[in-house]
Amino acid sequence: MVTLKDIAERLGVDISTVSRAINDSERVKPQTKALIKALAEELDYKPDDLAQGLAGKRTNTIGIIVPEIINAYYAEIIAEIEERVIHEGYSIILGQSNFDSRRESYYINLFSRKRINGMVIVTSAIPAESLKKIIPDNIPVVLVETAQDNPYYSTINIDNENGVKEAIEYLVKLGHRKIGFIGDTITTAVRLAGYKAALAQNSIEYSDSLVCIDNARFEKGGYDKMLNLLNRKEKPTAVFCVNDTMAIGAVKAAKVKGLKIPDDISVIGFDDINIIPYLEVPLTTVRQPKGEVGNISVSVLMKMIKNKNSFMQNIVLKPELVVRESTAVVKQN
Amino acid sequence: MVTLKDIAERLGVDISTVSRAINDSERVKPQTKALIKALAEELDYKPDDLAQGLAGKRTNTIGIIVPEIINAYYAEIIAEIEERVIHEGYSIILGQSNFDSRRESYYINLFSRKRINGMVIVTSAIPAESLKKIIPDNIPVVLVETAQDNPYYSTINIDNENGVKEAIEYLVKLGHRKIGFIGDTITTAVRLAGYKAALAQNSIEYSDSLVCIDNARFEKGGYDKMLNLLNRKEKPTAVFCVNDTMAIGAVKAAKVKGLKIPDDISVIGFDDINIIPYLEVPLTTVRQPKGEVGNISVSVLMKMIKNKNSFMQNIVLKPELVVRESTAVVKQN
DNA sequence: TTGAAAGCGCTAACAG
DNA sequence: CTGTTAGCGCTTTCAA
Repeated sequence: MVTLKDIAERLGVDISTVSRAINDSERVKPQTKALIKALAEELDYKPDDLAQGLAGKRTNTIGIIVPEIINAYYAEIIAEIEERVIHEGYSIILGQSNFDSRRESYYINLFSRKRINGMVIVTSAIPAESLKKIIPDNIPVVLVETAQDNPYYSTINIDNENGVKEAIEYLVKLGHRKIGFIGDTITTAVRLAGYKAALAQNSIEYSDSLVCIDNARFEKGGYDKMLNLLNRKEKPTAVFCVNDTMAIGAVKAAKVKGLKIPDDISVIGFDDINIIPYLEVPLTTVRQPKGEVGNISVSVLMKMIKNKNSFMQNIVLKPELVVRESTAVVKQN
Repeated sequence: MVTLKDIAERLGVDISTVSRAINDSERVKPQTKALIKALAEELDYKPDDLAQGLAGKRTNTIGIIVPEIINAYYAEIIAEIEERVIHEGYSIILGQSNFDSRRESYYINLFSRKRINGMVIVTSAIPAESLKKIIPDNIPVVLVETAQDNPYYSTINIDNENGVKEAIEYLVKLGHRKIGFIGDTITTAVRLAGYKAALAQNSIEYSDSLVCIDNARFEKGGYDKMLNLLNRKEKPTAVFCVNDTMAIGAVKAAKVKGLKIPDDISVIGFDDINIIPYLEVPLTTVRQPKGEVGNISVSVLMKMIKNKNSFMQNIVLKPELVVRESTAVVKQN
């Protein structure tokens, strides 16, 4: 590895001069600067980030924690963030938490040991107070999709509750009163709240027998839960799923049970993932603000990194109902 | 931040003793070690990775470059790698290349400045020789899904050519002779070769009018290209798509054109992504060895990191044809 | 405009 | 068993 020392020795100048030259300081004679830069170029000198970091410079690294990488939604956030920070000269160190708070705090620790300059945590599993305790005070944090409010850090959230409400309202307008709810244990809380609120607002009584929530996830989870729902005595005429992937499974299950969508039963998803228009029955769904979350996270984070006392921000993004072909007026019996 | 010095001062011992104690060296009296560890615990001491790295220890960081993160296939590789290396105490710094060699070498540079201990590059866009030039000699590298052979680094590859061959052979067995090929510019080369080889082996003449390759990707890319193919004079009775996502688009296009799958036209994909069993017509596809690529990459990498002169390995993983419902015996006219 | 010197936090001989 | 010393590669006062 070529170091400043190497360059300094070959040129018979002091290492500090070389440092200044390379950092484009004014306090170096243009001629020597040119010489130094030329040699640096020739020798293919590359600064050592560890040394720079130790000596007090920024590490230009930001840490990201997501619950899981294999999930189009989180993957997209990571990709957006990468795309943004690379242009600011930052790089990314990535961890997945598996919705596990121990794993999350492991990464938080790791990040601080590496002196990252900022971090974004997506769907943190750690309570606000504890987070505050384990994250060093001087490092900027953005919380994305937090389940709970957090008074200490900037947050970027989707207005889940209203998204779900809109979906349910729409079903109600179509005449549905028996509306099912399919969710997984992990991501459901806020959305279930929206569901209940919407029912209440429309004077529809909430009934446990219309909701199915368990650990299973992805297409299979939606499939199994839909089957479960359809085997009960009280049958839904419409079903809301907490995400599109599960909705796709649910649609398949309905078909297997001989039901036509949307004629016999309506299904509505959440996210608006890319594949939807290419499905046999394109799903009606609640669209997450695509390409926004990652971008905004970076904007907020960079502001905090560059401006020590920038204000904490709490941003709420509005989702939007996209009506396609999986929902219809309730069937009259 | 609590440092070794802080602990040393409070205990009236030398910093080097503290260092030894914390690193569980034998050469420190059990009692003092206990004292030191207790205080370290109490003060919540955390070693500084930058300092450790600079002082000569491993950084316990590995770099990963993938073409893009939003792609179930690459996302899965990243996730697997993360899952493996976290247990070895390593962390991940991640970059996406967008299939762009400049961006790729940007990250390679970045990685070396950060003194990573190993790197895996998925689908490198840089020729073997140039790679050799820009990657420092002392850092272990694993190349995943390289288009070309590389004499310098360990490689993990899917046997693409044989995978495609199997798919085409299968179609031929079903009586198809007019077999289309749909691919994108970026990822197609090896698979097109397999296609041609399979045709040749079955004495079917290759015809440009049956292949459609352009930049478009994802569902939309497959959709558009299928439409394009179906509007030509020479029509295929079966179509091979370089990945499942495109195949899903292709299926939709066929349907729009009034064709039934598989009765009127067979479609075959590549990858076996999770959603397939839940599609209206579950796709026949070539399954990539799930959960293998990332794992094996880490195994190879770790071996190289721990054992300076471990042998270079070139591993080829076998894909497997999975027959489902999108393929059928050719229709007799 | 440049050099000398201290220091970031830690490790690793080398003495003792 | 423990302290002293040097050094990793770089930045940053402070003098000159």
